[in-house]
Amino acid sequence: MYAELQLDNQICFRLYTAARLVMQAYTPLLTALGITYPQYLVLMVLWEKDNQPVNDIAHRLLLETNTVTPLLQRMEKLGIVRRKKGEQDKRQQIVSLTEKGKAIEEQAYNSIPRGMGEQFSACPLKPEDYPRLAQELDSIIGTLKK
Amino acid sequence: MYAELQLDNQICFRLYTAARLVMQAYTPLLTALGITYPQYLVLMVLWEKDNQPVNDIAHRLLLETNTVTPLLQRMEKLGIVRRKKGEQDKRQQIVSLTEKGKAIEEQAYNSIPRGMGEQFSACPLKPEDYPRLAQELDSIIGTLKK
DNA sequence: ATTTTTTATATCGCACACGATTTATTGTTA
DNA sequence: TAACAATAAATCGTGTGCGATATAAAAAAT
Repeated sequence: MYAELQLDNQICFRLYTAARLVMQAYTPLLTALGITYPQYLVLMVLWEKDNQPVNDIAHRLLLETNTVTPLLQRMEKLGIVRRKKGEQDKRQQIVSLTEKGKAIEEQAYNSIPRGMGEQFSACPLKPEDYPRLAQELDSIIGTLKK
Repeated sequence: MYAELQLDNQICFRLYTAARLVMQAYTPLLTALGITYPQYLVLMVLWEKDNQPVNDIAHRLLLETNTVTPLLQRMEKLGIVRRKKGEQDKRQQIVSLTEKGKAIEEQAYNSIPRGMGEQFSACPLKPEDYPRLAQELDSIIGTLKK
């Protein structure tokens, strides 16, 4: 019975579980928009700055291209992004939003913040606590990212 | 440009990323023991209490049985757990540790805490900050779990 | 006691993650 | 400039997660 190996003493298990449950909380809202959570992340990256190569999107999300490439292929099939070869560098695939992809931003704005807010209304952790949590998570991320 | 839809303002993205990076930090240590991170979680559950039905393990980890069943099947193939039909309730599969599964506890104790401690030695978030973070994550988990 | 409902697992299909390898293109160097 | 090294994506294989469905056994209801 090593205390170090007990589930209740693991920060990692809490992180793993909280991340999963939060993604689950997003799911019904995102399903209504026809997308998944990782696809939503890609859209946020592109809403911020359109026309980016696969690598830049992957770096922004701290994911590998072998995760992002198939993700983008599925999104292209859904008609929310387009990919075309880079002009100056033909190795690159430049990813851009379609009209459909752009339109999701408005829909998301009208449903996600409210929908998530409702689910967290009874949470002891209030919006004023978010900055501290964000900072703590950023410490972990900053320490572990290459 | 809705602030609510910006990646840098998302707690969820930080959770998702921190969870992934922490799992990645565990990976080399766990690979040396021949297991994956979710398999490690199952082992922690069984080290705490051996001989549990699939459902109890799933509930403890807040996972569904359709995730845990294949996980246990792979672990059985690795020879670290055994499954046998419940005696009183024949619907249940009682999962128990093999000698190999028990032996991993000692190996884990001798490598994981130190290995993870080293990786976090330069993290601004210190062990004395963990209880607060744990509490914040528990708030989220408690709010979202059914 | 037979029918109905609930419960415990298992199975199936799809979408990630990610280590490892491959391919095409660009950059660098001898 | 020809050979070599580095880079951008893509591909492949394995292991999760999870919604949906199936199956068998137990529990509840008629």
